[in-house]
Amino acid sequence: MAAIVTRKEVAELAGVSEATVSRVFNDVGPMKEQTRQRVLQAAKTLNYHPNAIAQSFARRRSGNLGVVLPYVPKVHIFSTYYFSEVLSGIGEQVKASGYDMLLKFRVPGEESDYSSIFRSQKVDACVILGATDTPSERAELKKLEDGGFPFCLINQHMSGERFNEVDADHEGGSYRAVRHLLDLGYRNIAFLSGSPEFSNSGDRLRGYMQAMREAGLLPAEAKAPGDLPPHLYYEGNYSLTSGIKAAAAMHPHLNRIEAVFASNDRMAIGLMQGLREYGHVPGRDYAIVGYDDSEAARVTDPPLTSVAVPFYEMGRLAAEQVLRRVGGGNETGGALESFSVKLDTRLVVRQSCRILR
Amino acid sequence: MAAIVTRKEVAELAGVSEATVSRVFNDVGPMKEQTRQRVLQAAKTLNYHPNAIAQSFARRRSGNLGVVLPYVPKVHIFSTYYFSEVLSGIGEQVKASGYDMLLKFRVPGEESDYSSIFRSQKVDACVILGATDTPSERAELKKLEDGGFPFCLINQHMSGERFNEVDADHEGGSYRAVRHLLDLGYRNIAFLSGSPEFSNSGDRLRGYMQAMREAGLLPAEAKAPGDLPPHLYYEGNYSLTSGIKAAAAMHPHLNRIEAVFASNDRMAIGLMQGLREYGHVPGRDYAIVGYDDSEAARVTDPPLTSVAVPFYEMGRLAAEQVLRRVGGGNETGGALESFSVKLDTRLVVRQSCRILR
DNA sequence: AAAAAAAATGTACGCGCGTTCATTATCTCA
DNA sequence: TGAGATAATGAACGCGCGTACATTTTTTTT
Repeated sequence: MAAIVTRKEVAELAGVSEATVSRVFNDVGPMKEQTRQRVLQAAKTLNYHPNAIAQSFARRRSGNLGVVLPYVPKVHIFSTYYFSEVLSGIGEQVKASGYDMLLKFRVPGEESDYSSIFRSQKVDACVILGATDTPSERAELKKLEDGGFPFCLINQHMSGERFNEVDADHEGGSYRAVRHLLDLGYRNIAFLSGSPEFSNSGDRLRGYMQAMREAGLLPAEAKAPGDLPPHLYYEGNYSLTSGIKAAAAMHPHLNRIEAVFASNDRMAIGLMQGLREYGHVPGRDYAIVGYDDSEAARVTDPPLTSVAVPFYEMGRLAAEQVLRRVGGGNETGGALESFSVKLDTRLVVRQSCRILR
Repeated sequence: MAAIVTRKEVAELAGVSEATVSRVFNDVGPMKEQTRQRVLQAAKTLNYHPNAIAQSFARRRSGNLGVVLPYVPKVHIFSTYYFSEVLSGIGEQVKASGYDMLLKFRVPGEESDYSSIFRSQKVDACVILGATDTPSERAELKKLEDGGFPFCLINQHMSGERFNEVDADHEGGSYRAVRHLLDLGYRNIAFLSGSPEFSNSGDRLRGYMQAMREAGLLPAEAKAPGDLPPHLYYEGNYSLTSGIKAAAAMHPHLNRIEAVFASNDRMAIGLMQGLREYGHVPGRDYAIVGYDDSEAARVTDPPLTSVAVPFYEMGRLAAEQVLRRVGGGNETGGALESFSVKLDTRLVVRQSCRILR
């Protein structure tokens, strides 16, 4: 193991005090150019690199942005379009801001003890993915907020709180998707929901129901899944497998279903695969619209109409905003307001909902 | 900002010394159960959490595994199958080992100064993705090795060095892919290569050429791309776009090409898209085999025959091995040998190379 | 040329924790 | 019951750095 070179040795070699070495590396205070060069030269000779841990310790700042990832059973989390895009966006911003990105994987059984993440001081701020709206999570997040720790939720709205949030207009996106199907003349449109503990699942449901109500296909007071005809409502958990399972449940009713709106592409693809097993071909026997506009949507057969969500930009924006709040406020002294943005979604039409009869 | 609770306050409340608090939290030394409880109670009351940065500082160990990511222009890096799977594997192991994962994004212009990553002490070990075999990178890696820092390359072999490496048998995988095409009766088989600066690109080329030589379709002394008929060799950079570009170059020669072996699925898909524009339909006008067996391979039309690579396991294994080397050796005192593993690949046959004529 | 101001550098301390060594309390066995 | 052994705890230091404050050197002003 190479011995650790400290500023003390650099100081000795350069014939200055340790403080001066520190000043050179932090670029603080007035400094004679000649001594600066001497110090830099000595540092180079000794191959000195400031110890980042010690710096963090002294500065009381780690230079890390934490990213909290949910536990997703049996799935390679980075391989899901949603997470990979969000993380790419965060990564981009983190790089631009000179931070590092520290990933925290949530462990299945464990309570999500967010505040310990901060108290441990390993991160200066954090972005939380896959938060769920449960009382215990809310309580944890409140603690974070009370502590003044900068954090931001992505794709999850906690109504009644003023947490920093970056979300997308899933309700509008879903509405437009279903409207598209309606405009094509379909009437019996089924909805394949994702896991209900995410607020954005509810958003999609609301968009779907609004479109259906407006078309006179649902009573005006229909609000909850229970208000839907059972053969039009299915529930999965955003996984491919759950889409396949939904196919088994849906297949007996397919004579009464013309089109399906699935809450993400993955489930849509699983559903298509599953229904194919029963001889139902998408784009011929039924129309289908997915959600996320993942890359897979471009290559399925038929190509999948889907709702594009700016996940990358959401990640980038969340990181940017939360890093700006590090240190408890902006440079002019005031603390920053909490922010909550909702980015637009966009329907991308492909062939999976063409009328072919 | 919530005031930071230190062990001092816990010690006072519990009526013990700071050292005792420390012992309780590190579970060292004999300890009267009663005092342990008093301390834990006091810690709970004050909501004390040890400061991870200070711990790292004192222990001279960060508890982080570094992951160095290459700069990939214009691509969302987490959204590529290869990286996302490897990262998932690393993430899994990191979680199991009680470490955190610190991502380091390489910056385009900057020299890859690996050793500074270690000297800065932010990570105890690291896994390097997308290393290239250039003199400067080799030199940097040598420095790491000389320093005794545990690191591991994934999917990149540096011949002549004894770096820790986790690789896959790309040569064998490519050989089998091309053999499959040969067995189906194809003779004019083109090769779409990836970026040559990665050793695994060369591996694929070798596998392809060996199969072709064995079939008597290339002279025995053919070794380099230059030894191939130009209409059979194309070069991309593993991106979708480069596959589309390759289609433009390949299209004029397609009357002399029966099948294509592409170095990854992404390029294969791009190629299929591109060739379709010219009216050439995969599985009808030409056969095609991809590489990686990404999820996209299952959903293309036709489904893409591809070579499965255990990326997830590679990531997991690399992390496991490198973390075992933290601290310069194993528990029994001896330093661990450097390791170099090569995992098997597997051909997954789908419909893209069926003979349909 | 002396006084005042500004620039440049040094001294010294603390950040929170792990850990060694010294000290005190408790137990064991005769 | 007392000596030795062992368990339990405390005191003190250093990890490498940032930085407030003190000191010295240089420049500017009168």
